[in-house]
Amino acid sequence: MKRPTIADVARHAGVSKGAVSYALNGQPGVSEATRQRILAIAAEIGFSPSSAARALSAAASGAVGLALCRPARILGIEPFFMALISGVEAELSARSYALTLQVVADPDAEIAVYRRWWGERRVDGVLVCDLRTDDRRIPALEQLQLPAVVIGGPGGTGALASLWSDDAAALTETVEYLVALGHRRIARVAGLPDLRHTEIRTDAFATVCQRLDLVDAVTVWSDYTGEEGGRATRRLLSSAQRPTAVIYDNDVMAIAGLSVAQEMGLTVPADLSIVAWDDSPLCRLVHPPLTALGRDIPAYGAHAAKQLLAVIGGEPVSRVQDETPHLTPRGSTAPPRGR
Amino acid sequence: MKRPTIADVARHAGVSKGAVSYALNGQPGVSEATRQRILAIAAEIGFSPSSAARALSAAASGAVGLALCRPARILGIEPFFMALISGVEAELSARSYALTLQVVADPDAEIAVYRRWWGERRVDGVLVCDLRTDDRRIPALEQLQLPAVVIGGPGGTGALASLWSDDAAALTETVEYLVALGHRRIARVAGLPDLRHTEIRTDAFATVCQRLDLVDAVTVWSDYTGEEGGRATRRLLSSAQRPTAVIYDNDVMAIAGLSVAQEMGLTVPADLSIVAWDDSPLCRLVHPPLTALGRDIPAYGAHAAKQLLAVIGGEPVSRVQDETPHLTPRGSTAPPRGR
DNA sequence: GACGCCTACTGAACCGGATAAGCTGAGCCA
DNA sequence: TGGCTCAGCTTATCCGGTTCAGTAGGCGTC
Repeated sequence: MKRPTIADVARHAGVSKGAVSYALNGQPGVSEATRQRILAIAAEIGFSPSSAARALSAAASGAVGLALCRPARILGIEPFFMALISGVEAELSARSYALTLQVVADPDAEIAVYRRWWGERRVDGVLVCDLRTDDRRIPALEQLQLPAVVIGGPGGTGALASLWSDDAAALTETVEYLVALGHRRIARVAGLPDLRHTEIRTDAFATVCQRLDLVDAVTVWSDYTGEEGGRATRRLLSSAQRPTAVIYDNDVMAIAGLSVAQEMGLTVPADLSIVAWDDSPLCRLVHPPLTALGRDIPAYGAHAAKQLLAVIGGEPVSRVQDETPHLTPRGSTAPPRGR
Repeated sequence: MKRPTIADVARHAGVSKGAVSYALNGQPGVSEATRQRILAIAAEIGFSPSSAARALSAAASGAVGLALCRPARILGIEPFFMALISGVEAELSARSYALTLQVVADPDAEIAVYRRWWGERRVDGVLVCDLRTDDRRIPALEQLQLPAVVIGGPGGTGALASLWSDDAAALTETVEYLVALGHRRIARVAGLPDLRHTEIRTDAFATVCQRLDLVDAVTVWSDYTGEEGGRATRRLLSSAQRPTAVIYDNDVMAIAGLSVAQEMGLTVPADLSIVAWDDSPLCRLVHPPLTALGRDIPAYGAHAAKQLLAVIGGEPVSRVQDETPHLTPRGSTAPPRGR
């Protein structure tokens, strides 16, 4: 089956291909009658303009890039990315943009991908995930002048546009809630320490614990996997001053932690309260269902995509704070035993 | 920062852009010394050929399309797709192909996307997921002559290349294993009924149950979500002839089923054995850990991508059976109580 | 009725590569 | 020394759009 080109449309309509281009793009230069005739013919023969040809002359590819820098075993297990992608996609496809995805091994490989995408003009802009402290990707993108929106922050995003949720506020609210329940020994199983949002949560945790005089507060680091989350929990629960509540930086580690607690003979929430970050259906599947910090992740992705399209469209760079994660209390949190 | 073009490389090297093209593509027509000089200059100024220009003259975009037709809430929760994507991506990026992703609402929208991609020459081929019975996408793709690999089968894939795992064999093995443990009343919580692999599993289940004379075998349909999986389990466990073992078509429903069973006061595995399809780290996180039918999903994706690139490269259409899912017994299966 | 002006188009250049066809000079041989 | 071959390049064309610089023709105007 031969693909129709603009010349085919022009021939059918008995006009030049310039006229067809004007008609299809809503430009002035053709009469309304001719425009309608051309549109009808284009629809009839199933014409879609070649993205390559359009990209070549318009110097815009109509695609947005997303490079994911996490090992496959974590990517698969965390619902976050797929939810984010589906939101990004919804916004992009509504505006006829394509999403180009690439999984990379490390930040340097990611920078190389950005450089290549830029040189190949393959994408008009990129979404940057998993902001790190002193992130080398930021200056690299600034240098390339490739439109970008950093999903993460605030801070550390250089001159790039960014979108973040107020994790500090969410964490503070969570600690205050646990303290209100009567907890004094609160632990936190954090994600990868070099991620900026881990740092923000860690700082907020330290601040609120100091303010509320929680001297036994402790943070341990993990890598978002269930195995590590379980191990971290086992260490915490084996210590002399066992925490009565644990906040996990993702849902998978929280579920693993719940398993470990039950395996060690503890009852959740009587002996141990558990809070998960990134509420997901998983949190509702386990017993007891997990109290979680949730937010609308597809909407987060959609907002990031919308922001990126604005930057690509030449609008000034914006830094936007999105919805703050909100705490949904479920069965995994309660006052500690003996209070 | 200006993007270097082939003309820039040519100017620096003091040759024509034709010579640069020959040098970069390993074509004869330039001396080895000149080729090396051109390669060095291209690397030095950071030249990558414009994908648009290359696509325009070579009539190949260097991209592969993947349209996902599942609601966001299911996409996010099931690790399957992300694992598949990471495998696809590994194979594609090793061969410098890009992956274009689109989330669609229904099969007709998916066909429209294929038609558009084809007209826009945006992708050189597509991977088709979630094969259905009498799948309208198959004749549409055949008509477009768009290279495609169907992930699913066997059968129902028309003249397209396909890749599948022998779900019938895996299901048969699972039922035989449960029967060997002493189970006679086995139920199955199936996925969406119009998916081809659901049909294949359902047929295999009926066949093996008849052969082994399991008169109480029952299949109920669900939609892969935890909510539905839980509801289906509740119905099954409330019936007079309660099953002693349940096979779930995905991990999320199995975990939900486990929760429901425990909530109803049943002990797993003593009162109820549970088997999950699609082994994932989630299965190891719950208590007891779930016996599961696993396979290497990233490898599955990589094989599909490799097969698609072969079809794009003009090799004959192939139908390939991939690794059969294998049963990993864990704590959720045991002989039924009273045996 | 000559002039300007506007509308509705056409023709051609251009984007940045790939590639077929043409050219050139060196080397070889008769 | 002239002719032939061939490696090693250059030149020109093409891919399918967008867009700019014309241009033809109709219309109003003084």
